[in-house]
Amino acid sequence: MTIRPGFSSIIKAESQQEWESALQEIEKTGICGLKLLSTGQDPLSHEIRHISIALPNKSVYIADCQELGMDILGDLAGLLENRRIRKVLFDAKTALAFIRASVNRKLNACNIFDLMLASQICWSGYYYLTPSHSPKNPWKKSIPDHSLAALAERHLGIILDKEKSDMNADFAAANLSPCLIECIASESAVLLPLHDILAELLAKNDLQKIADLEFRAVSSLAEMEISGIYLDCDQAKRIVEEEENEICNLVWTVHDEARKKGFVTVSHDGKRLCYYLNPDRQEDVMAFLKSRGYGVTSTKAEVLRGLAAAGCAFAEAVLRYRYVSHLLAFLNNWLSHVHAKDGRIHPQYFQIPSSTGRISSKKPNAQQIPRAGDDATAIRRLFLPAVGKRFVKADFSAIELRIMAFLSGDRAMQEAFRDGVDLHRLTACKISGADMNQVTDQQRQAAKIMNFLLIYGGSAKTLQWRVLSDYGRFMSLDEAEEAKTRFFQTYEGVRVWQERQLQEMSYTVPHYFHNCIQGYFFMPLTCTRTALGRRRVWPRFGAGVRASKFQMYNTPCQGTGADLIKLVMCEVYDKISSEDARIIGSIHDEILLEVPEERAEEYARMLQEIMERIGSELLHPVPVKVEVKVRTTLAE
DNA sequence: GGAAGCCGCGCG
DNA sequence: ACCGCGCGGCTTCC
Repeated sequence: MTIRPGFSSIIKAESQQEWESALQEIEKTGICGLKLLSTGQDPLSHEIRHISIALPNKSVYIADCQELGMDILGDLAGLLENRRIRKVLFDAKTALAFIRASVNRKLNACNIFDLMLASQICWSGYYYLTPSHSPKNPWKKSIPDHSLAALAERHLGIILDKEKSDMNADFAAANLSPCLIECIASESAVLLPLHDILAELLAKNDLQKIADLEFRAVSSLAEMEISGIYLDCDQAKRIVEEEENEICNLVWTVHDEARKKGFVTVSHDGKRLCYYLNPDRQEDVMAFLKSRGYGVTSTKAEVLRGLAAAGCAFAEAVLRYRYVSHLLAFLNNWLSHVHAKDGRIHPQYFQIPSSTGRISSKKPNAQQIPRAGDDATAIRRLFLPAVGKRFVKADFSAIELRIMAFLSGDRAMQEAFRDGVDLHRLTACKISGADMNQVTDQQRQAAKIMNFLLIYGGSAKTLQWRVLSDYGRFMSLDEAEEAKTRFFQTYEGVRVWQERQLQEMSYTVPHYFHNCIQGYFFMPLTCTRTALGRRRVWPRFGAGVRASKFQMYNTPCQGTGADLIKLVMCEVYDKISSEDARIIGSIHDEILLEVPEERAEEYARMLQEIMERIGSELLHPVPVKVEVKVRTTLAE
């Protein structure tokens, strides 16, 4: 037994009895801090080795799973599912994934408090300005550190020994060294004090609802990571080969094209002499285009598309090169992440790194599977459900517009949705003055762009540019201005809402923070809120740095969308997810399930019902519609 | 040789 | 003067 600040005693549970008395004590106190030590990072191939439990009386229990037998993992699962006991963790998603993998069944975890998520929620959007050494942008935004060590230091003034607590340390070693034990105990001991502070902070900022939502959503994110998704690797490799061929040819085409026109690509950067035009290098591409008399200042796709339309074969080849090389990179990235255990790919999901509240994904990014183009369809066909399973895909239809209708309370929009009117068509008809059923496809396309652009503060100029680059249709600036004016006449409520958001930009609300020196304190900050009360704040440094009006328009919409999909994920996890029906993807406004073939239609209906009900509740009185499909690949 | 900035891309 | 994300490639700086 060692005495240290932070914890009063370390108790090594060495017998079943001691472990059980620990469980009984938790039952009495109703709250505990929980920390797992595993043999590695990956829930699929590594396992939990030690369990550390902190109690309010500052004692820390440490149990060795190998010593006490794997049964205690079952007890652990039971603890997580016990609604009377609050479990305080740091990075609950990883812990849940490990526990789920080790007991090999679905967990109905509840009453979880994740310190990492709590901290991220409280600081959402906040950033510091740090000097950067770039001359162009002298200040760099950096977001607060939400690691456990950072939280302990910020709120408690306790410096945790980072080196030793690093997860990479050989926890697999049979026995923990006394020094390591102490280190683990210190880490566990900060959990409960941090809980008290962050829970209070959530309350002060009226963020409890959001926190509860996020804590509940952890289970479904863990499930998505564990489930992963299957990719037909053999077929994927064949496509990679084909595309590598095409890339080679394209590079030659591009280069020949340039040669033929007399362009000698020799870039002298001091060290290197380059004889080939490198299509990956904007400088080369730009130089060639300039030499051909195209006065371009960027090599963006939209610019190149313009040139290609005017008959520039070179621009076309560069575009094709970029498209193919992107797809190639995509496939290679996914292929490099195939897991040896199950042959599936397990993207990582992050719950709130984004300031609006959206989920993001990495390694590989499951939220940017190619969609546009024929080759993209071929790639989507590589994603397959397991044998005997089907994909159920459901996506919210026109959700951003519905959210805007809800937030702004705009009458025309709300009525249109209530009556089931196609909003793009309605906009087209209001702009052109045509009758609802006379609207041409072209008009509807332009209206679609308007709907998405103008609600986020887009200008007539960008409207003109987008119509041109997306549909190759020229629209005069006057025409675009006129359309914009009519748009805001039609949706007066949206205009008023935008004005209010603009004013909010200069108003401030008190937002609470905490640190170990000042205790609780507030700062007056710019702040937006979503339908569920999620906040994004902007710090105010002197005069210059503030939210942009675009962010003020966009954040409540995107954030409400995030609230909605997370509400859905929670309910889907509770009501649908089972051993063989799983949620395997969540792409902003879309949910992807993998379910047994014979019950696919049934699950599809359940999913649709859940999404429409929860959506319509959140956005009341705006109804929410969901399109749901049963598929044998990811392609449409 | 690695970190960081920038551009361009594509998902929503 | 359109928001959010991550990624790959190139360049520059240390």
